[in-house]
Amino acid sequence: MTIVTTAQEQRSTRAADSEATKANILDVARQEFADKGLSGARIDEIAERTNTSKRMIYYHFGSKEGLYRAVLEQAYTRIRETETAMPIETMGAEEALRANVQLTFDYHHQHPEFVRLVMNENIHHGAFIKDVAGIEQRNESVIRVLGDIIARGVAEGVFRDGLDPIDLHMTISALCFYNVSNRYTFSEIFRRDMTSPKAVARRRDQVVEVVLAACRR
Amino acid sequence: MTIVTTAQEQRSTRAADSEATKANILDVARQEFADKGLSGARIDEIAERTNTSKRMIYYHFGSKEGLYRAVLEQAYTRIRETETAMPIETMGAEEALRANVQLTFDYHHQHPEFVRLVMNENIHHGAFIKDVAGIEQRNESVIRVLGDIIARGVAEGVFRDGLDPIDLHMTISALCFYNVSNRYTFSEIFRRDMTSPKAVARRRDQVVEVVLAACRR
Amino acid sequence: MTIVTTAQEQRSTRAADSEATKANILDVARQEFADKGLSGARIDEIAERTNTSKRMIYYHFGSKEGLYRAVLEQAYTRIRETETAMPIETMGAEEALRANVQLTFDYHHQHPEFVRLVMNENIHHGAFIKDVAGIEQRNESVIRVLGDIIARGVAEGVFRDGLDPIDLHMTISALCFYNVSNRYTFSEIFRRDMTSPKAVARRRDQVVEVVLAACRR
Amino acid sequence: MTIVTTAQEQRSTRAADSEATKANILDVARQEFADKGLSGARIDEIAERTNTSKRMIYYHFGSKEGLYRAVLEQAYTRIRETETAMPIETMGAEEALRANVQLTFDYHHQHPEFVRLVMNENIHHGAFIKDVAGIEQRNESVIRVLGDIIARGVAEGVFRDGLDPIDLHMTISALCFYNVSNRYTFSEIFRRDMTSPKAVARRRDQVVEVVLAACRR
DNA sequence: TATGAATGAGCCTTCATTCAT
DNA sequence: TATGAATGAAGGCTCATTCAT
Repeated sequence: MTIVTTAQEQRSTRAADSEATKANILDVARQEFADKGLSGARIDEIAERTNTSKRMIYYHFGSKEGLYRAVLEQAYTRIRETETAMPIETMGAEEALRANVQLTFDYHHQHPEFVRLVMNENIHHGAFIKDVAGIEQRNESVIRVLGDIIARGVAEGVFRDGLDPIDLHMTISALCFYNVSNRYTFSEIFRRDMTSPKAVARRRDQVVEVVLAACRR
Repeated sequence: MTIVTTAQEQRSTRAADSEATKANILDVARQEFADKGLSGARIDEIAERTNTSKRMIYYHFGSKEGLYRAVLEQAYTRIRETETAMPIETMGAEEALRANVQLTFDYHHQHPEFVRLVMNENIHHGAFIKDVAGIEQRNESVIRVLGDIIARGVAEGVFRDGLDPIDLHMTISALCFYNVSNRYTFSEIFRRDMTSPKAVARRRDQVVEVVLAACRR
Repeated sequence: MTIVTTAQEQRSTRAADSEATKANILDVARQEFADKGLSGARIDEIAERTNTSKRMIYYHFGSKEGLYRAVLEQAYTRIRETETAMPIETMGAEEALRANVQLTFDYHHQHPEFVRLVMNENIHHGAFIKDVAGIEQRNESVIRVLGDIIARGVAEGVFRDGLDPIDLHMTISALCFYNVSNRYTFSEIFRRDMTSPKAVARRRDQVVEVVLAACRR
Repeated sequence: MTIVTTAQEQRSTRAADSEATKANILDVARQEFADKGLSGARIDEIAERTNTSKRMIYYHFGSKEGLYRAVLEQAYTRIRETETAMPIETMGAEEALRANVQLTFDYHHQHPEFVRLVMNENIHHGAFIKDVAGIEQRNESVIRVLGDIIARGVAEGVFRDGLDPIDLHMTISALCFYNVSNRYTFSEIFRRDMTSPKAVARRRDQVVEVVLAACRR
């Protein structure tokens, strides 16, 4: 048998390798930055846990900050993809809002690195998120979806008037975010389990109820 | 004129100076740690902004971590002093809860360094808060106060049954904390002003309403 | 229409391309080395400003030092070609010397990169000029020309006895070289313009007069 | 015997140590920078040849550039001290000029590192000399001395009119500088010894004669 | 001949901490 | 108690060069 590889294919293989290298670096970096922050993370340590070398990090991302930026961008891209992937057209307003809150809650819970990255970015006064391409567009989907739900709820007579989708999103986000972000201090101070499946499910229900109560007329 | 100072006076003067020095160091350190985090803050920079020298930091606090710990402890001591300083015995349950939420909201807003310190501590997986003396006792006052309010609200027939004071505190805390902690990313992504007096007052009212709605029967 | 290219043509085209590529690399490299020195110049930067890639630099010149060597060789080849291109047989000795000095002065002024490359080579203790093929032959033309002028001047009775052509060249070279090489420090320290056409013309006349005065009997 | 050391003395001893440390670093750095240039010199190598550590270089001089700047400043301070230390009041104009040229020639010859540092600074387009404090004042002494000599020579009827002290200094400087700066390339190309005592003395006389010839009426 | 990806050695710089006085 | 000097370990980053295709 003869394997024939065209130049085209070869190039794409190389490119794929390159992409794999970058993806691998990003994976490791995300964990490190989420765990220790921008200044706490060590390039050497990231490189060591990578399939490649420290030099490659600089080749692909230019600097520690460049890598951090790329990690941040990827994190926001991923959450957006999740949020817009939910079909809520067929649900009633309450059911749709419930699903939306649950999805948000679950995403935060399943992606604590995302939560921690966002915390870090706020520690840095949002210095890097401004450079993340297309970050403003993120609001569109969120606002549109919540706006739809609100409109339907008002039409159905179950939600009160005057609800603003961004305000509502802030409420949802705060309740879901805090549960992950402040986990360590809160559980320590109040001696309350916040990570067991049971505790998480309980809080999940509470958050849903708080949001719904805030919308009901 | 001759100024005569006894050894006693000198000692107490020195002690006072010593306390003043420590307080000065803590002030500067709090700002630096809140601004840049544990790993981002620089001992040299803290020392420079201080009235004394770097040596004094090590003399009084032992290490960078020791200083961070002291800052954290002071921050939690202060918020506790504030929280317990509110007389709510004479109010109705709703009014009392409203006052409690407002106080919490305002404290977070007026003390962003506290919020940032707590964020940081969570970045570090709560590694230092465990060492802070008497941190568990903090819950007592909070729980007691909220427990009272809940009990009164239920007795008055305005709150629903089954409310847990810690759950309620978590809800209040999340809504108040997020507004400060995620200020940079949220305002950037959703292009929403979160710092003007008007915006803050508006959100404050919303938070109060969300919490009340969650408690009403 | 079909374009038919013979193998012969292709080869010579490729050879021409190859020469053009090398020339292009040398052009860029000369500027970079002259501007920043051997250790200050960056292969990456040279490659970027080139029409080709970094790989070609190594293909054609082997190493950074090889490229530097080639640049140096080209620079010395060029100045020799200029120097020997002046017809002075028909002039009187003074006129010929004047012309020689002016030519030397102008060349230095018009080729500051040459001056800077030579400075650099001296910084490196002349480590590379030894490898430049045929560098010793350079003296021949210079010595011959100046030797002729001196002999004629002595015969004409206008120049004094005992003038050595190499000594004389050193004097001329020093006066012409310094004006370009030490331009930055001298003009800064003595606040004197050394680059305006007027200042250059003035200094040129002075240099000519100094050299002539040194030769006159 | 009891050795009593006052706090004052102790402090000055420490200060002296500090000054010695700085002087030691400067000595080594001067050699390295003169030998290899700013980009060619290695901080590690400088530190190794020093009595102290690499860290101390940064403590005292802040950065590689800061160290280079300090070296440059010291070099210019030293040559100024030499130049102004010559008594020429009692000499005739020719004798004084001769002495001045000889002094300049000798200084360059005895301090090749100075020459090489200046070459380097010009490679860097004089980027650092601007920061050297009091660099403009250097001209004063040089101009004053040469101006005096010229005035006396004109009064004595031995020098021609119209001589400018800065122009004259440039001529002297060029002739003295080149002999050291271009030593490697010139001696290689023209196969001429430029470092033996005999060759140096011979050139020294020539330079003196060239300068005098340029001034005589 | 041409190109993007990769590499290892080494370079400049920083940091928390300690010492001598 | 106070201060400037000193330190070692490590951190971020760069460079000339080579490899795979």
